[in-house]
This record gives sequence, structure tokens and C-alpha cells, in this order.
Amino acid sequence: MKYQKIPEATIRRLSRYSRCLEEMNENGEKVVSSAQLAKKCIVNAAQVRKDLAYFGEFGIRGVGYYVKDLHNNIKKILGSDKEWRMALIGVGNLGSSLLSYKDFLKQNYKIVAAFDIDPPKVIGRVSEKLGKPVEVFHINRIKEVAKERRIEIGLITTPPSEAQGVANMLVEAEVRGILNFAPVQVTVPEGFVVKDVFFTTVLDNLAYLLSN
Amino acid sequence: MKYQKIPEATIRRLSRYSRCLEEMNENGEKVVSSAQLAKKCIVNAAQVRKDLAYFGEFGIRGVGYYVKDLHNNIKKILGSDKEWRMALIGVGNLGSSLLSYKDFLKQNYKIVAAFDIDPPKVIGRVSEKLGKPVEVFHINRIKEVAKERRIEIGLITTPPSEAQGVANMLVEAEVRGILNFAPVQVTVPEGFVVKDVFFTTVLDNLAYLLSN
DNA sequence: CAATTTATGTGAAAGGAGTCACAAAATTGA
DNA sequence: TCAATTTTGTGACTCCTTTCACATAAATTG
Repeated sequence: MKYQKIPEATIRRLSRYSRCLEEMNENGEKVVSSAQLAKKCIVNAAQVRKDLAYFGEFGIRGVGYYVKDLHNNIKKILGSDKEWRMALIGVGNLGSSLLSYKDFLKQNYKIVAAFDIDPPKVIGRVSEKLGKPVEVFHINRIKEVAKERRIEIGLITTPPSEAQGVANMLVEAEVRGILNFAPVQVTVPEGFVVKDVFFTTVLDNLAYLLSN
Repeated sequence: MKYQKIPEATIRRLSRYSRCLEEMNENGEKVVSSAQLAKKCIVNAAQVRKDLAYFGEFGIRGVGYYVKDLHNNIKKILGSDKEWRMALIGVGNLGSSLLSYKDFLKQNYKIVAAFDIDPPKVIGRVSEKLGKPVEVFHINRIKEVAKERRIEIGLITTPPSEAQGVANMLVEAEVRGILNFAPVQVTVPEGFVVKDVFFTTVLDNLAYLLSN
């Protein structure tokens, strides 16, 4: 296990493997081969092995991988063995649906605070939904609340025009990770990370493939 | 302009260029160089030129690119010069927020029908929102309605357990493009296309980067 | 109108990522 | 215990993407 730069694609696939392994584990499967896992994840078996090889030796030759064991290892690699505390900024349509997005809860991602320019209007809307409501603060309290609640990731779900401003506030509040849903490029200083989720980019991709 | 296989990454970047050009056009900018566009999109200038070169010669040496002209050309390449008719399946939290997602409307993607297992319950919720409500049908009418309304893309926003079933129905209805939000791999026959939007995969990526 | 400037388009080089193929290691069965 | 079987881990190869560097072409200036 010598150090190498790990391709981003490898990390994405690990995330996929993790999901598959979770499912297998729930189904009571104990052992899996790279070929089986690959088939399930629709990748090449050598790819699976190579991806894992970046981080160590997790399998047993002639046998395969212990499902539970491998799953734990991958979670540790991805950093998804801990709970991540997130804040959501912009409690509009998309924002409020993410507040009650089941898959976050199921995984180890937890929204522990939300922010908006008009919090009172918004609290009602959020509380309507089932499950314990997330407290919504005024946006100018980001720094204070982020510190207090030990926020590590910010979800930007504001209109595009506000995204960079919000990103700046998150940087100011030392929130190092940003998941940006606003369809506009935001920039952050060295040491911070932004990942984008742009629906329309994926749609454009789809549209391209459909018209060719 | 000789034929070549075009990298998927190129298509993704074209989508980005398109957004930037749109903004520039709104700001009244007439001409842009590959260097300027590259800077704005945070890529390499040669990359911009090479991406465009797959499809033709759109610039003028010594000058650059006419913003409006290039934007039109890119839209034509991506197939985003036409309006795409979409259906949304699964009117839950995420689904209903996408029904009123402004960025779709602003672009040329239009949701013209929605489906759910329990449509009556759901119509009320959707109509609450501003803008003209999208009609919600029972899920077993997909084939019929998709034909009638000339649906080309389906958005799957059901729980993961239902995703493959819905995908099958869409295939049956000859809806060739699928944008899958349900965090599970779905497969479709040759000739159909699925693109995934998995929030938690991106979060896993972020978590990995933050813990290393 | 020639020299200078600017910025494209593209061949060549470099850099990554994915696949193949096989030696190494573990297990099974006689 | 040893041969046969299975499946990993990985070096080598191939393929694809990005970057570099420069010839080419348009515009501008004196």
C-alpha cells in the first residue's frame, strides 16, 4: 500500500460498492468475489480490485471479500464511518425537500441547522413535514451557529445569484465542505472543497445523447 | 470537422460554457476569447478550443468567439435548442420540489406530466405551489399518457425500491431518456439512456476529501 | 502595406485511467 | 499431502484526455 494520487472516479465507485455491500449485508450474504460485486455495480472486476488496491489488501485469494468487513473498510476510507453535521442554506422548494430527504438520514449525513433570509416564514413550512423539524435561523447567524453546532458541510440551495455570497459566509465560518445545488460556479480558497449537483447539466448530457 | 467519439467530459463542459455564455450575453458582452471563457469556467484555454474543435470552427483567429453565435452553436450541439418534454414519476418530497424547480423552466426542460401511486392525495399538494400545476396521473397510465404527451425524458423520484420497476415502465412507454434520482442503479436496454443524480454519492466524495 | 499583435485550431507529448493476463495465495477434495 | 480449483493483487499494455506549443489567420497600427 504505497501512496498514490487516487482518481476521483475511484472514490465515486467506492461509494457505489458501499451501497451494494450494504444491500448484500442486509440480505445476509457473507462473502463476495470481485466479479460478483463488479457485476452488481456494472463495472469491470479488475477495476474493483484495483480500486481497493489503492487502500490495502482486503480480500482473500481463492475466496473473495467478507461483505461486512469490506463494507466497514470502505466506509472508513470514504470517511462515512462518522456522522457528518451539515447546514442547509436557502429553505425554498429544493431546500425544504432536502430537509426531509430520507436517504441522508439513512446514511450518516445529518442536517442540524438551516438558514434563510426570511426564517419565520419558513419555519412553519418545514414543521409541517413529519419527523423532527430542523431549526431555521436567519442567514446572518451562519458563523455563530456553525461554530456552536460544529457544522462541517454546507448545502447551498439558494437562488444562483446568492450562491457565491453564501459560499463566502461558509468559508468565513470555516465550514470546509460545500455541496452546491445552485446552478452557478462558486469558488473557495485553498483548503475548502466545493462539489456541485447540477440537475440541468445532467439533463443537457441526456439531451445530447438522445439527439445523437 | 471529421467524426470522432466525443468524451463525456467534453459534453459536461459544453454545458458549463453554455451557462457562462448565456450570462455574458445577458451582460451585453459581444466577443469572448477562449482564455476568458476558460477562466470563467475554471478550465484550461486549450481545453475550450479542443472541446469546440470536435464540432467545428466557431472562432475567428485574432478575435475570439462571438458570444451569441457560440452560445447558439453549443445549444444546437447539446440538443438544448429544442424544448424537451419530461415526465416526473414519484411525487414525494423531492418530486414535488422539482415540479416547481425554476431552473428547469428557465432552461428548455419542461415537466408536462407527473405520476404517482396515489395521485388524488398528491394533486392538492402540488397545486398549493404557485405557477400552473402539473397534472398528476396514476402510475399505471404512464404508457398511455407518455405517448399522448410525447414524453421524451422521465425523472425517477420514487423510493429506491420502486426505481427499476418505473424504469421498466418508461422503457415500455418508449421514453428513451431517464434521469434517475433514486439512489440505486437501474438498467435499461440498448438504445435507452440513464443518467444518475445521487446526492449521497457526491456527499461521500466530499466526506472523503474532507477526511484526507 | 508591411510589421505587429492577438488569438484560433491542431499535431505532438504527457499524463491518467481502465483492462488484460498471470503469478501468488488460499481452499477443497481425494 | 498433493493436485486441482478458485480468486486475489498487480505489472504491463492500451486507450483516452488534457496540456503544450506553434503554425496559421485575422485585425490593427504606423
